[in-house]
Amino acid sequence: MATTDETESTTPNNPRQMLGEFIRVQRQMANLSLRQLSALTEISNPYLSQVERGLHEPSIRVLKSIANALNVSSEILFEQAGLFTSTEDPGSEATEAAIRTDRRLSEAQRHALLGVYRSFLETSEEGD
Amino acid sequence: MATTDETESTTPNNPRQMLGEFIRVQRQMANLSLRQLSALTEISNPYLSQVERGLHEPSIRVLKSIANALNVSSEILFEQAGLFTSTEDPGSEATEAAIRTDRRLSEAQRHALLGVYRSFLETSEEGD
DNA sequence: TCTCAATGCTGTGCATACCAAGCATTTGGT
DNA sequence: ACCAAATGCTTGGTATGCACAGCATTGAGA
Repeated sequence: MATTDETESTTPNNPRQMLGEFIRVQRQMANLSLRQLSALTEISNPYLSQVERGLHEPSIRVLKSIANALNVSSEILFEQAGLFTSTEDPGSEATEAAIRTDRRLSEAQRHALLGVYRSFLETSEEGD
Repeated sequence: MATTDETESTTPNNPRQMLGEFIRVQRQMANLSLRQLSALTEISNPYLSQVERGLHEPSIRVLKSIANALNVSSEILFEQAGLFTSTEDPGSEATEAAIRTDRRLSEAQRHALLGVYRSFLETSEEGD
């Protein structure tokens, strides 16, 4: 069982595994055992264990509960769950659209925020 | 049989029903039948029907597919699904969600952009 | 009238999310 | 050494997501 060994890769390709590992790291950083997290989330510890090992795709309710217990914003968890990355248009103008339609900002503020956003895009990746 | 009637309320309290009605409205605005949406999403039309009527809580994969087919940003769908209402304040945070999930930004850039955005909110409207 | 296509909805069944109980290993106290 | 408690994991069962086939209704055209 040595040669065909399947030790966990440090960067799992499977989005389920990525999500699970992310949750496990967050839990360990919070110094919580599986049972403690189970008590906080009201989700059974065996299932949490399986989720962390990428054996199951947790439901929205479970993800929300975990995010809440670990004080991780839900969006980040869903991002880790591969929610926004696959079928969505990846060059998304979602951020621009959100800024433009944000009624809490004045027009000048929208303009400024878009400027900052676009400058970030240029500095980070130029080729697209 | 009239008094104990249970006609659907115009503003359903159940988050499942809210999500379902939101999806139904979006589908009808796109002039799509259940079967057409079914073809786009590769999700059976009976199940779509049940989701729209709030009889089931769709999985992440289904939600993502629906959002994609209806050209609705996933974040908005999840907000409708009552996803972000736990740890964060449930206001109009579409912009924050968009920034947070923007894969073209680094984490530092996201943080910075959120900082700018929040500072704008404070200066423009304080009492809401 | 009848027909036929398109709509949304109902049943039945399989796959999977999720839980309760218990096992294997480690750690620390006596 | 023994025991007790805590850790993560395995097993078997139940609830629910989801699909396939088909029903009921409506509307257009012959």
